[in-house]
Amino acid sequence: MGYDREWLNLWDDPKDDPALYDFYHVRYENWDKVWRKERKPIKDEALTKWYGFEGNDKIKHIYRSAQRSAVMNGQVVEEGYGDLYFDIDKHRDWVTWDTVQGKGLLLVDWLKERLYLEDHEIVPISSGGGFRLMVPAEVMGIRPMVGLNNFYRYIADLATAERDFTVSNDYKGWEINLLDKRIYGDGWVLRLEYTRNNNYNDRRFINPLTMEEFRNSSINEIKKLCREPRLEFVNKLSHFTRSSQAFMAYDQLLYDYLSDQGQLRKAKEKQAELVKESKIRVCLHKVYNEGEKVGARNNTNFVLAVELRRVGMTYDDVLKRLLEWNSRCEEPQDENAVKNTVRSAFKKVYYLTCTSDWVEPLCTCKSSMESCPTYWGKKTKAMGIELVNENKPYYNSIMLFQLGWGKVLSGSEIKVYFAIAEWERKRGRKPGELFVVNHRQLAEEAGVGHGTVGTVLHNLADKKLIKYKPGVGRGASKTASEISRVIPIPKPMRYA
DNA sequence: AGCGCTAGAGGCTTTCTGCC
DNA sequence: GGCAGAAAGCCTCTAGCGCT
Repeated sequence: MGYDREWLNLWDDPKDDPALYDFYHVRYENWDKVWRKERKPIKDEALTKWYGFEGNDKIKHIYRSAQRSAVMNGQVVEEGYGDLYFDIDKHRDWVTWDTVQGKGLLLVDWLKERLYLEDHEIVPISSGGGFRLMVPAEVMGIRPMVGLNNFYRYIADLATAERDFTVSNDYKGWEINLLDKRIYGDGWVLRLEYTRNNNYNDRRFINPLTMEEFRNSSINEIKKLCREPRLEFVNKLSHFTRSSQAFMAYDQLLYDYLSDQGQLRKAKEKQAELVKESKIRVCLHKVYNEGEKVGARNNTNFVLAVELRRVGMTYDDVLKRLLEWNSRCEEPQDENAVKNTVRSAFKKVYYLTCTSDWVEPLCTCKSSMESCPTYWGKKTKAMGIELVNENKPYYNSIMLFQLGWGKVLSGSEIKVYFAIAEWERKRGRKPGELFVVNHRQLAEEAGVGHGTVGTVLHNLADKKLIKYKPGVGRGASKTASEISRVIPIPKPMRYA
């Protein structure tokens, strides 16, 4: 690995060293030789073609600032060099700008805390959608090294382990990490003052923002800023100086990374512990924290042991925690008694629900399904799912015909209607509850063609049997259809 | 970042089938 | 032959992904 502590000190400014200066700016020729596939030479013509630079006097400072690594036969074979980038995605309109901006500021805080950076050393760059945070190579004294991308990914992983960049949407049922790590591939990134975005007919610039602008601007204001080139940044982007504190912090991280004593591993372990603890039921967690004052200690001991095992802790973990817990009790038990209890808790798998004789005496929320987020009982309503009684028909096909729909609906309409009801049941939905499905899925369920489903859904909606919002397959956002049955099933209207 | 390609969304058009 | 319902295939379009 290209890691040599003595070597680090010789680099104050890359421009002082001709060899590094060469590396830093344009080393296209050699680069092309080691390129894995036959790629287009990244020459000025390509830049001209892509970015339309030709004849533009305003653009003079083009840096190839992230020449990260070269890969041959799956092996990283050449040193890479580049700015440290973070990519925060907006993910279409799923996530609001406020959220994206908030996560970005979270990352800014983390960078300031971890790498001792100042606001002006972190450059937000946006084209009006998501944005990137760029820490210039000069600031941290980044050295060319083999596998630099992997190290950058490590830094992003560390940030992810220590801060939460996920956003969830319960309705859609997904959770995504806004901090995109795909950018740490084998690619390269240009540091540009501005460029043209070919996706838009108008000129749209990828502009650096000041941290103040980034903090205080709405998405519309940022889009406005992106309309025009901001030449005042040209000099700024060419002249960053090294920060000694950031240099040392970067050095420390690199040492951790290379010596495999990563802070990442520790952070992940700590996070895993927190996750386990968060699964402990609220009332039992309270008992565990506060210790036992009076009452059946042995019972409590056993319940806690089973609970800690349930959330995924090992025998040693549980024993250690319970011994510690026991010592906090007003009248501690003998250590051997605790060991015996833990051993019996691990003899077989116990299911101690909130309403069981063991847990109920300890339960302070009195097994209230509505109020307790960690309620665990036979009914799963507290988890947002109401069990469907399999014995009771959730839709009554006979009723559909008794109401007279049999004479009104075509064969495929009846098939599709029943498929909707079946879909409800399979997903654990209540009759009439809204769900999302695409035509082809429904067609498979109904045993009809997908084209038919499109027609039939409109018909059923016209007849007020369902509510139907067609999905958008060829619009700005791709979504499936939203369907809900009208319950109770209405009577058919008379058709002239 | 841009470029190029693909998957997959619903709609549209054509073809097939059965009935009168 | 005329008609209607259904199926199949094609069309159009964009987000997402991999590559550069």
